[in-house]
Amino acid sequence: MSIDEIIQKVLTARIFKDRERLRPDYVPENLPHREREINRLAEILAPAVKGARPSNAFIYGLPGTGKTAVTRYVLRKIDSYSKNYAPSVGLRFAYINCRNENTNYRVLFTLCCCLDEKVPFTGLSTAELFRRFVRTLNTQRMLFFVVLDEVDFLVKVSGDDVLYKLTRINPELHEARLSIIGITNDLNFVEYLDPRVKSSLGEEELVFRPYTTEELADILLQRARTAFNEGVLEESVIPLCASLAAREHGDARRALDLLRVAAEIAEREGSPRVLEEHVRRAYGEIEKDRAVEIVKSMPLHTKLVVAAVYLLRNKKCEATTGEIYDAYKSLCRKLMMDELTQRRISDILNELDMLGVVNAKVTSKGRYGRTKVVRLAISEKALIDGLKSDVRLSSFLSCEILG
DNA sequence: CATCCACAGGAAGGACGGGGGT
DNA sequence: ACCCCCGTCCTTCCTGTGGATG
Repeated sequence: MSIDEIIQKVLTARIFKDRERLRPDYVPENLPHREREINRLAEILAPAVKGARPSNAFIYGLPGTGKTAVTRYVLRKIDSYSKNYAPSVGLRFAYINCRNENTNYRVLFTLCCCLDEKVPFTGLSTAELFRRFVRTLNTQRMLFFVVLDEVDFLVKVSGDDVLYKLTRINPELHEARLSIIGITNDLNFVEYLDPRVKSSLGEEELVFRPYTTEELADILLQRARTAFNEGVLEESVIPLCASLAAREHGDARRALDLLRVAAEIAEREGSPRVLEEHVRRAYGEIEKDRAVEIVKSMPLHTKLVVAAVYLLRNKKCEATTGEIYDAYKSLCRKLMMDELTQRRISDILNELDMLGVVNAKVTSKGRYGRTKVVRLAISEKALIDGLKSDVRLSSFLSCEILG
């Protein structure tokens, strides 16, 4: 295909009207089927429009149930109202995704950045950083909303230290007030928390139910109206996206991704309409891309562990920690590398489990010990593609895996 | 019923690279 | 220049344990 043809194809593409409407971070004008949650959160946060500090709130819900979207949506409203009703109180917002900012230091660093306070991104003690944060807060009259998305990551990695301090910060402040909105999709999260943090963070609690298939279809339909041109979707496309996403606990983000990628595939092929077949291919593509990216970004030894799991798959599709460690060690020897300890490999397997690359389950085999039983959870093709990009593994890949 | 396997996973700490304050 | 704190990644040493087996 020539470049002229490619460009011609884009120019004549008639599928998308407004692609942006399907982006995962797009917050639409209305969020269907989350009215109850919106109202609940609005009730909690409403005091802010008059400059009073709202209670801290805690939001639970599985991925893609609209937690983040609802929070952003309500805060946006609050912000616009407060400008009229309490202009003297500055509302500030910090949105922190704790999957990325998963240490106490990084969280405080980000908070300081939101207040335009210049702090070094490493070097200070967290206590000093906290002191500066408080000092900055005290320079102005403001209401500071701190949204901690996926806050379970922060606590799992770094403990609830900062969380504790943040929940107790208000008495130290003069004219500023701070409200925390914690978001998590781990329903057992509270168990890791210090009871004191639990009680002050969970002053208000909201639980977001997963969307049903019908609700997902409805959401997709509303987005599709503005995102696509009329009549480009085969009738069964939206129900299929909805039911595929519903299979994974009613995840709206997945459903939207599915629809967008399906449409992109259709467009790429020059198909005038998005067909059911495109959705099915999109489903495979999304899964695979995600897996490839994860594998690519792993450190070398983690890659070797995955490779070891892969090599053991032929015997039976499961392997124990000990078997994996032996296979890993022989890989290291072939590559003339130092091997890590079994203790470390055990942790790496848990990390891989968290990433969804493998499933690991501790199982007791009675007299024959207690071990993790591990199986690969991504496609072999994705794994190979992910490993292939690492030059250090190319020799091993060519002889061990590709034959 | 006690035993005992093959690990799980906690605790402590060390090496290292990044970056302070003074 | 000096000593500091931090996070990351890893090791060493350790105690704990579910359940088939004898």
